[in-house]
Amino acid sequence: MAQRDILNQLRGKGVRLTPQRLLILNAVSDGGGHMGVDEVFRRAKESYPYIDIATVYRTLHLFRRMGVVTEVAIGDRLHFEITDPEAPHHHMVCRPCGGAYDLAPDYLDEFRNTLSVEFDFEPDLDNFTVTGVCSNCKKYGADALGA
Amino acid sequence: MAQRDILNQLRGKGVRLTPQRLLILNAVSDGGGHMGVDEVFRRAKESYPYIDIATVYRTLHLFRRMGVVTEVAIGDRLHFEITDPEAPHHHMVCRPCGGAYDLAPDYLDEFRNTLSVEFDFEPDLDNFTVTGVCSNCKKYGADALGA
DNA sequence: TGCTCTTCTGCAAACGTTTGCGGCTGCTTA
DNA sequence: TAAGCAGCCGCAAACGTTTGCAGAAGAGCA
Repeated sequence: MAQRDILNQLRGKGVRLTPQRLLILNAVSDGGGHMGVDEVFRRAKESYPYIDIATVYRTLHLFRRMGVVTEVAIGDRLHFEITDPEAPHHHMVCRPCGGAYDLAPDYLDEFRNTLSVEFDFEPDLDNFTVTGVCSNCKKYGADALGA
Repeated sequence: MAQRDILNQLRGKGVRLTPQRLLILNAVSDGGGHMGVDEVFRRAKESYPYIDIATVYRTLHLFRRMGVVTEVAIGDRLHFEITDPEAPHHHMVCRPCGGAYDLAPDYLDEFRNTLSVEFDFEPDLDNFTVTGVCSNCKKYGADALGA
């Protein structure tokens, strides 16, 4: 999603566009991959040193509710990335090395369907993360780090 | 798993059986379903008021590593239940009402197999929780509570 | 039983995250 | 452009959870 579209979308929902919010949006956007909260905070602080960590959390949660960013739990810390409506995806997170890999949504279609039909349970699979052990860590035994 | 078997299993692994640990094991065991940490703490305190919350956390994590209890995230709080090796299961947690439902393991067999074959990724599906909206909350619109 | 070693415990401080509060500011209307 | 209001921000305190430390206590052996 282009920056401009995001801003229009937010404005349309009555969300105020403060300097802090723009800073945080840029930080997540420029970061590229999955950004830790502290990394977002650090980047935003470079432009505006008075920004508070509480504002970062509040803003990231706001953006998540608005669908602008997606939350990914890596280890037990929260990470965020810009939501890409063109290419929605889930995440596989490697417990030993902390790596995060994208997973196409169709791998979960059948699972979603089963839960819906059999239990009338509507899973939150828009933002789904499965932890495990990746190929590399399996090969080189980095699992020793795991919990 | 019978209490006696659990204790023997722990002893066999060189884990010390202190009064605090027995208290915590009983608390989780007697609680029935998925127990919140604060509930475990409250129960243990009834028998031994000097017990510390840090001991409860440390012990529950020890038990989890030993496979004695299973961790279930409900909302963003940790809950624990005695692991039943006779009837392993996953969990569906309803976001609006916080209800936790058991899910038989075979619903995930295919998913596990796909990740393993296609990505050489070994998912942690021993302790798997999917959040969503349960049948009741869908019907009565309790979703208004959700995040 | 008593000694020794290892591990566990309670305490307190720290972590990452959330929340209440009072002052400030972006947005709307005129 | 100026005024008013809704809602945002920084601050500080609180939350649930984790960690470092020094003393206490379980387990094995004499």
